[in-house]
Amino acid sequence: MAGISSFTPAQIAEAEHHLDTPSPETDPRVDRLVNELIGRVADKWTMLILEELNEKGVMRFSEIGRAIEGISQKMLTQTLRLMERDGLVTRTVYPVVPPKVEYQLTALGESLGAAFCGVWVWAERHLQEIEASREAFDTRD
Amino acid sequence: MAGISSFTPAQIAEAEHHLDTPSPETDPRVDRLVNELIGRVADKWTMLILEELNEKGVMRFSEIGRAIEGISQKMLTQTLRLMERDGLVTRTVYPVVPPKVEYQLTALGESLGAAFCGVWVWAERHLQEIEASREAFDTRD
DNA sequence: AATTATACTTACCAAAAAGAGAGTATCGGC
DNA sequence: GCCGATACTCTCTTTTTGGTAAGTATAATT
Repeated sequence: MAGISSFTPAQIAEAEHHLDTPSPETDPRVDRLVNELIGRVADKWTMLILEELNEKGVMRFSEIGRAIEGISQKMLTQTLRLMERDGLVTRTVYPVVPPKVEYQLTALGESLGAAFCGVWVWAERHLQEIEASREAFDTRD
Repeated sequence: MAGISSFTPAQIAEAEHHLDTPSPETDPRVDRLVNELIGRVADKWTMLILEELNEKGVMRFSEIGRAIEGISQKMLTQTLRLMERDGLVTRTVYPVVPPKVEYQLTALGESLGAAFCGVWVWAERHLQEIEASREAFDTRD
């Protein structure tokens, strides 16, 4: 995994473009759906897989598993299925033996990676500040 | 709650500025910390509180509780404490009776809101697409 | 004939997260 | 002297999540 660096300027530009056009959204139903969606997508494994696929392009199941330290088969399958369901990755099954399945980001998946880029950069940029804040909070009194 | 709209152009510009300067980050320790941090901060209640405080400025404990539908006292306290620890909000206690405590976003909190703006817009923008993808996934076979 | 490889699925179990509800402290008002 | 208001905390229970381990299918390999 390589942090922010695997997203191209074009992808980042797409995110910036979105930032240029904040829409006045107040519909509570949409808000709820949006929140739900972000909750779904902003999880550890999804973000790591997104990152990995963005970097490598096409990858096989066990290749991803090997690349992401600590992920269990269960979580890998589960996360990839949800990502596929949401249209973030494509899953291509080759009917050979032993089985071969390839995963690849869709345009939607790539655009999510780009959108997350801002948060990723934020976290990286303010890490020290946050750690200092925690330190201060924990040692006071 | 009002979606993206409560972040100012200045805040958004700050996020864009970050996007302009992706640093080539590969240190696994930093990566781990960054991931941890995003996991911490990208949760439902944190995002809703961030949004609410950004919109209203200063708020009291129970005021936030009333504004955010479905949050329990426990989760409200817990989330606010963690946000305070991370330096995202300030907590001001007035020693009066009945008690009065005010919460407000810090500059760091505001910058996080701006960074999240990209993901928020992404979710809003691609909602339909994702729902369609889910629909197709669920009804196929 | 046993072993290996791949991409899973299923069952079971432990841990973590979250909701519900009661308890606490204190002062002013009735 | 009891009630209500505020901002909690504490405990108990339920729900959700995630890890482990085993099972499956099949063809090539040893």
